[in-house]
Amino acid sequence: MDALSPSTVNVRLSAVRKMVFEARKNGMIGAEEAATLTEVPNVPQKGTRLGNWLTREQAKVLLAVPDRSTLKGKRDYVILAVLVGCALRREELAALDLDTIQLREGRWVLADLEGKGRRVRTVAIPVWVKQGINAWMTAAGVEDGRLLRAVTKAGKVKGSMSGWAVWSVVEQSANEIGIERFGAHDLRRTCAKLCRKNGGNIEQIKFLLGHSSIQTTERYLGSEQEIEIAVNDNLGL
DNA sequence: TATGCGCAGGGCGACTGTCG
DNA sequence: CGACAGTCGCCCTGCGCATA
Repeated sequence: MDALSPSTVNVRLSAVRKMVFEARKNGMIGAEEAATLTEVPNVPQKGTRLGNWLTREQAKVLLAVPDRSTLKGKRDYVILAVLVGCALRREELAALDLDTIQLREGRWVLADLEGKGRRVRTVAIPVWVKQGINAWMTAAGVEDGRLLRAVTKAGKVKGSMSGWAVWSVVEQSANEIGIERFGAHDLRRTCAKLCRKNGGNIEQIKFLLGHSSIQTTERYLGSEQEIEIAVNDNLGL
């Protein structure tokens, strides 16, 4: 029982509190009893681990893993490129519809992505990422609907891919270059880190990631920094 | 039979909102 | 501004299904 992490224990405590609160609101239990039941404090979370991310060189190596002469390789490259270039979440990428890819002010963007907490954002697509997308779409004959599709061993293109499959592609590609336990979210973190390292404005990085608070972005990146430049144009990839 | 993927479920880290 | 309670969704496993 005590093998569970503080995070899990706290989630459950939180659920109990809410249930007790409802019970008391509906007069099923008294105020005193409710107070007794909810006075158990959360388990303190000791130090947050920062997660994993790649250096620019590692990211380059990772992007070179898919064999882009094959159909599956073209798709896998799109997955890696969009994750590291646009910092999408796994599920956002899996669900990405071609309608989302739009031309705004003369450049390609992912328009009105709906992310965590229903927050809507628009993300610019770096040129090299768009090229990868074009190559995949042409080769696979994808013209509408989902951008990403399952590819059979025989090279046939199927309906769609789940977030799970996206994760699987990232995990396997990372494995090929000797990086263990590396998931889709780590590529999002990689993008943020590279943006900042190359002089990205933290306010812009906030928009890129779809954070509601600049504080979150700062925590994410370590510290504050004030510079200009167009963030994810400058990954140096 | 092997491959490639979907799907559900549970643990838990990442993120948000709020309060002192 | 730091700390904490609460929510969201990532990670991972096990299993089922279709196809080659």
